[in-house]
Amino acid sequence: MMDNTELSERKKKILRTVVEDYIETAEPVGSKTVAGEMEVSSATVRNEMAELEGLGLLEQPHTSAGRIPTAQGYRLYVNELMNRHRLSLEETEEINRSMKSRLTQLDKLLADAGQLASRLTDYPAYSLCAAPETATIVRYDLIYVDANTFIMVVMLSNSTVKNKLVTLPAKIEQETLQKLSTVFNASFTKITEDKITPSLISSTERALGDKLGLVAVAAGFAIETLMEAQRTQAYVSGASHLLLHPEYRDVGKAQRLMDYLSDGTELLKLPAPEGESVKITIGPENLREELQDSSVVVAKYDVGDNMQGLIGVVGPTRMDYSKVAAKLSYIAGSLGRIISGDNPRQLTDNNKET
Amino acid sequence: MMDNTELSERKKKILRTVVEDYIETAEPVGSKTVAGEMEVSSATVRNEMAELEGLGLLEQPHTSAGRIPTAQGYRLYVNELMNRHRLSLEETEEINRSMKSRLTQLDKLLADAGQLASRLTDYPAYSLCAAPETATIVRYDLIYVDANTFIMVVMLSNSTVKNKLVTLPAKIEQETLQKLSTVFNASFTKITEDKITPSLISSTERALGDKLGLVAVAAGFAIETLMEAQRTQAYVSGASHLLLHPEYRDVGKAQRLMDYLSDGTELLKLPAPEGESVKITIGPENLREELQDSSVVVAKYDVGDNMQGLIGVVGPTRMDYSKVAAKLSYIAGSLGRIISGDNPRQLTDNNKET
DNA sequence: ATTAGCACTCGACCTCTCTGAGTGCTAAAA
DNA sequence: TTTTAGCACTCAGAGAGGTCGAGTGCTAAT
Repeated sequence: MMDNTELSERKKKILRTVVEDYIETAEPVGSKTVAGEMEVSSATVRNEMAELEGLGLLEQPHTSAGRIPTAQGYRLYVNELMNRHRLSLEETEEINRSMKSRLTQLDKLLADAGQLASRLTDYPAYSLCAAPETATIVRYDLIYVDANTFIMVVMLSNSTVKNKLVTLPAKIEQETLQKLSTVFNASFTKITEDKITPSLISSTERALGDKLGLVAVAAGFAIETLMEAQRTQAYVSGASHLLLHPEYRDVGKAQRLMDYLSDGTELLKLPAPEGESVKITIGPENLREELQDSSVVVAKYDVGDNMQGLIGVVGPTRMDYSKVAAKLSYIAGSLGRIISGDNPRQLTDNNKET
Repeated sequence: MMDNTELSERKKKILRTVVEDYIETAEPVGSKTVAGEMEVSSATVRNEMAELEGLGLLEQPHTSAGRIPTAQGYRLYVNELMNRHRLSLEETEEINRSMKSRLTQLDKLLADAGQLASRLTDYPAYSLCAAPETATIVRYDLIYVDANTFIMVVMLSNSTVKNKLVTLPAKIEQETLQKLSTVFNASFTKITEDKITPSLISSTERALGDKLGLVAVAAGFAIETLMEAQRTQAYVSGASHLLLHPEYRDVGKAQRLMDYLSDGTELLKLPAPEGESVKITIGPENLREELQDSSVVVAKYDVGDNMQGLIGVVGPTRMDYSKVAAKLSYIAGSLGRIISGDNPRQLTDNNKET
């Protein structure tokens, strides 16, 4: 199909007009409409469009309808024809305002950023933050609360801190905690989750003379924390926005895509930008069946600590790539700055329950 | 409309048949179909149905279509006619299996339970857990990590524990932390968030000779934690399930409802069961515009600590109330047992970041 | 009180036609 | 050689009309 020789300027102009008009109206674009924006007649445009169709850049939904871009057409548009959309002052202000939340918890912040992205683009958005290497526990602290309650605090190598309130049926003394803490810091740090074996636990138990199952509880929490640190979660917002777009008028199609989006683990596998800051994947360029006729635009941001975050949206191939890319990239920048930059040591954590 | 005199047994039987058939098929039910399940002719059924229509319990989508139940019809069915659906062994087993997750974090557990509810019912589900009284901070602990890093741990009156990693540009000493901790435990406990005023902060700062803004950081975290403890969050799962049901074939309708669901804060306002364990709200009984032609079934569970949790689903008025109520109620029971019962002191918490 | 019978209603579905936007081709103009 | 005007052609979509059948309400007989 697509061949390497450059398109004539005129063909480019036509392709571009078709793409942009189609993005706006969702209706096939006819030669007359295109001619209206050029200095040639519709007949000439027709000839050119026929050739663009031959190159696999345009197609007709049916004979005697206007043309719409193919995935290849969009690709060429995105790579060469699209001009960078510049955000207006109001837009950047809105983003700044929305992002300057006092929320300092990472997950909330991510979820919020996704929501913002979704609202600004009218497409479903997702966001996630992944650590490339596996974390280990750096230190344990046990805080004595009362005779049968203590708080366990663990700090991970990626500077995450988690805690747990432990209530025991029996009484414990401060010294016991003290001892336990020392042992844990000696034997249960700097190891990965799979190294905490039942045999290690029981030998520690014996060495410590622990009859309350303290070691088991603590080790369990350690494992859980490590596992959770490894699992990256994706947040999805505004899935319902899909239904705003005519290409998802077909309920079955919308349903399938929404199901896919809500899976969470699936989203982690989506392509991430490599060199560039924004990656655009158009229709059939997606590997997943569910995304065959949808596009994904995703921006990355750095978080420090070798962590990398992504924020993206999913929508029909007829997507305003220029605007979406600009917005995502701005949000991503803002997010990166908030997390690792300006107020760097504010992120916190939380939680739970007797 | 509906009047207080009891319906004849036969009318009840007819109403019930119509409701159950309609729940199953989503098609208006004709007199012949109903007659098939009774010992009278279709003509008799027709007469009876006409009367039921007069009572406002049934209606016709158009002349010469079968009847469908009105909201009042469903209400009467739910109150008097419906027999308790009993879960099969497989069903209870599946629920038990799914709920016996090792996840001990409250929010994850809630989200999971919602997902389960959604999967089992094919309707969107939501879950939340609300504390009726406002929490206060019970104690502070500051853990020294290194010269410019410490972990702050606060415990709330509702037994929640939260922590935060604080990194300072300047060096601190253990004794400073010690002092800070004492001061905080003396002046910043047992108060609500609005009592932590700037003037209190600055006076404490002066008293302590704090030049690093330590007090401000700590107080900020305290406020944030208290605010977060107050805010209850609702988790929604399976919103896309809406599209499975023919009543939401109309994309606009589905879109509006899904938007409503994704708001989160709105869901907190939904009716909760009072005496009973399951509350059913049918169509126009809902106050919200968005729910006028949808029904909400919600079950409550107790968590101890005066906390109350809810788990519910939203769907079309044509909903299998019996089955849904049974499932929700079972899940709620299971949830309540996990959270406050069997392994009571396992819930933990988490997190974050340099 | 129930039921068989019957005329009637009306949505669902099919077919047919008409319309107009848009095409490709051809032949003339530049 | 490229562009353009002109024209015949195509086809989705909207609308009109027709048929079908499920379901009704009413009446008269049981």
